[in-house]
Amino acid sequence: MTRPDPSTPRTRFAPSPSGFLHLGSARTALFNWAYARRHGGQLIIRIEDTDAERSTRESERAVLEGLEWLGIDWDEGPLRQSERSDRHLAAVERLLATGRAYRCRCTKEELEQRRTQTIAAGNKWTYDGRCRDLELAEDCGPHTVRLRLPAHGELAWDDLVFGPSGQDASEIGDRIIRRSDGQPLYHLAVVVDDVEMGITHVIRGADHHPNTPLQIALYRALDAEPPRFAHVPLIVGDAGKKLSKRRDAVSIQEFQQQGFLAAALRNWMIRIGWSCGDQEIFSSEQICQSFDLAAVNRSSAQADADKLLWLNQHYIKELPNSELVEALIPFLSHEISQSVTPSSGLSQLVELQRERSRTLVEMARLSRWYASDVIEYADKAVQKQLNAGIRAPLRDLHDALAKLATWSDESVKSCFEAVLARHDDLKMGQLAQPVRVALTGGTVSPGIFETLAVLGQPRSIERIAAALDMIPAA
RNA sequence: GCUCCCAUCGUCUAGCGGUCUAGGACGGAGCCCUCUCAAGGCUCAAACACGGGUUCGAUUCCCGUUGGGAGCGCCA
Repeated sequence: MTRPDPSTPRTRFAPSPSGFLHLGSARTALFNWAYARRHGGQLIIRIEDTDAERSTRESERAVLEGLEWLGIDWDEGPLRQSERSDRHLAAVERLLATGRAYRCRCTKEELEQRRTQTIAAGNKWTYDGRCRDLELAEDCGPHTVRLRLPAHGELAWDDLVFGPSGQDASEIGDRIIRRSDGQPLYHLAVVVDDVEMGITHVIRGADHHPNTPLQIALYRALDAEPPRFAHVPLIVGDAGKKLSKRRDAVSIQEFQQQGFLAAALRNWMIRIGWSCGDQEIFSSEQICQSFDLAAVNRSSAQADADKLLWLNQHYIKELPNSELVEALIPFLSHEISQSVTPSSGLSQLVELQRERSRTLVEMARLSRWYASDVIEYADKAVQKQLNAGIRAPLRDLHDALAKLATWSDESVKSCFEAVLARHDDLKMGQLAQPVRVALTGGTVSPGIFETLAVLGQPRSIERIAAALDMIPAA
């Protein structure tokens, strides 16, 4: 076996394709990607689909699309573990031939019985070695294959995140590496694949930390040099409880549908469990420049949705106009159930809404008055703002606006000033709010002059006229 | 139950024995700006889990307690 060369790291992301790309997995992928990019190495994608019952091509595609959307690119793969079972089985045969593994005839039921007895007695269960020295042959009947572990000896490694780690071999016990149906087991498959793919750095969730001694034993049995391991802290839900798919473990696709930008999600994820001084904002390039496993924390972290919202608005504010328009269009189309196309008005609108929106969904909602002429009037706002007292000034404003030869922030503003001058005691706010309700149906919008300017003269006048008709008689 | 891991503001974190009256960010509160909502500016509240050591000196090192997490499959 070749010794991995850590100077050009090869990392891998090995999702099991059941369901969608999940937040915790995505962050693991991001860490692998960042590490590989930082050190000029490669990232390999390997689909761990050996559990045929739970794996589907559909979720494999969803996982890959999620990675692409996040801007995580890879250098090799996707390879499928299911297509490599001959390699895994060959490794088992090698171990059998060298006596590093042996056949075991203990049945599931027998094992279960002995296990519960041991645990009931307050001891930790490890395989008791009943078949260990029986030297069972191929024709011994239904059997599994177990890895033969030394009775004692440290299975230790220096974790890039957790530091010196390890367990004694006696704590692990001889574990099954091939099922009685002839299929290889996860740990064996992973190790064989990582060896044959030349993986130098295994960066994965901390839930695998306790599995690592077994895998180290497997590397040794296969005469392979173990890679460097880095276990990254888990992301937990509210109250520090395990992230539950049902409750809070939102898939990457869901974040996308909720109107989050990939840049924001990336920035958010990279900062969960990792920091770089006081820096909060990280572009893709900055992630690749500064990511460092040594600075990764050891304690599990809660994902803070408010921070994501803040980051998302930050990136919305920074996105170039054309990209923001493009990003918004699907959300806006969905909002008004009608297809929307780019326009100069939409470009202007987006400039007004970007600092008012934390997500694209929110931006679409705030922009529906522009995209559609079907106004959703808020009853409370109509009642309060469109009252008899405003009829005369509003009529006055309507007429002035109708006569305008040029339509702009400035010309519209001059109309307001003229109306205000003609009506004693009328304040800007008292006029602007009714106009806002007339234009948008509600009390929230960009500045009133900007709103009018973007909407355009015909639509604005039409809406003010409609509002005038809604004012009840005094 | 057993093994292992973790522990700074509500949250993400800085801190790697004295620079800590513990810094930043999100969130919260207040003020300013203001035609609404935002954005922006300024200010404030908010943490070293607890108990023992070690040391001239512990947020930082060690031990214990408590709390939390992970693992203990012929799942991945």
